[in-house]
Amino acid sequence: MSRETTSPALQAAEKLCDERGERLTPIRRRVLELVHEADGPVKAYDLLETLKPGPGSAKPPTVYRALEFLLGLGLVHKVEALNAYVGCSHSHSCGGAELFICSDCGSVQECHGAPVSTQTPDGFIIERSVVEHFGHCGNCRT
Amino acid sequence: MSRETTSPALQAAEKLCDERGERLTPIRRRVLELVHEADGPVKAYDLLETLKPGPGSAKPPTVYRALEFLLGLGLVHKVEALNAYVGCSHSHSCGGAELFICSDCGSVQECHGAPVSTQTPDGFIIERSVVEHFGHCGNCRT
DNA sequence: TTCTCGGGTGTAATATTATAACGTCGCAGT
DNA sequence: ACTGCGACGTTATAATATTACACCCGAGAA
Repeated sequence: MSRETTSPALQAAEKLCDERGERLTPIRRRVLELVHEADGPVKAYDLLETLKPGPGSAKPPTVYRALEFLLGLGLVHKVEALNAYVGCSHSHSCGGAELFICSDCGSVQECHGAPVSTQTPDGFIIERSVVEHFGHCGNCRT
Repeated sequence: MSRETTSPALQAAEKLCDERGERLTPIRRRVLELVHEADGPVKAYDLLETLKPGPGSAKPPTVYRALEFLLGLGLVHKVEALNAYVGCSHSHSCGGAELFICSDCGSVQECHGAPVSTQTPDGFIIERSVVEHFGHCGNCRT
């Protein structure tokens, strides 16, 4: 799921930053790589551990800033129910995604397209939706 | 939204506990009341503050245990994206709800009924869904 | 009655997740 | 050079949540 020396995700990120006039700095790139290389959702403090082979560098704000940046670009999604982060599997910037998280193997699949509501209350205007499904993926059902 | 001396929510909770052979202890009842009395999602540590007029009592586990119990019975929902809790506005025990949270006034409306997915990945079996919409409610749109 | 067992709670400590505040550095534009 | 700004470093702390263990009390068995 992730072994190229320069992954498609990275290339897409470069492109997107270019378009938006944003800078994909080494730290941001590294965090993006780590999130994508992981098998499932990654915790911020796990990233932190991985980022600091040498002592001194990589404190929490470092990783949270990078994640915030990547979230803003839609390159990474936060799994709210897990306080964890997953790489966006689409090569474009996307708004909110619908996530399917396997409780057995931890894999995450993403869908797009309005999954929305059967019934929205009266005048409610939705700005942002969090949609996370937990269950068992096809592979993990014996 | 909550001013009876014995609210419908409380009565429903009594009934439900009865049916299930669970005990609605004073702490649990108090937490349920507080969650329902609040205008919007409540943080665990705010409950904690409210619960301890006198020093000494009410440590985090107290409130988390009560919340866990109430969540289990479906009397309270957790808003994952806020790390906060809301009272279930239905008088029955319900599975997951679809929540509409107004970013202006903080009010929460609940809908039930499969809001689910336009497209579920291949063999994925959903066990639990988190669906939270953030935006602006009818009242808050001038 | 006494025993014991389990659920609920009290308590202390600690783990985990996240942010605030402030300083520094380097670079783009003047 | 000077200035301003964005990214990052660093320290501290806030906010959220859990672990572990002790105690109490009430239900049912002995």
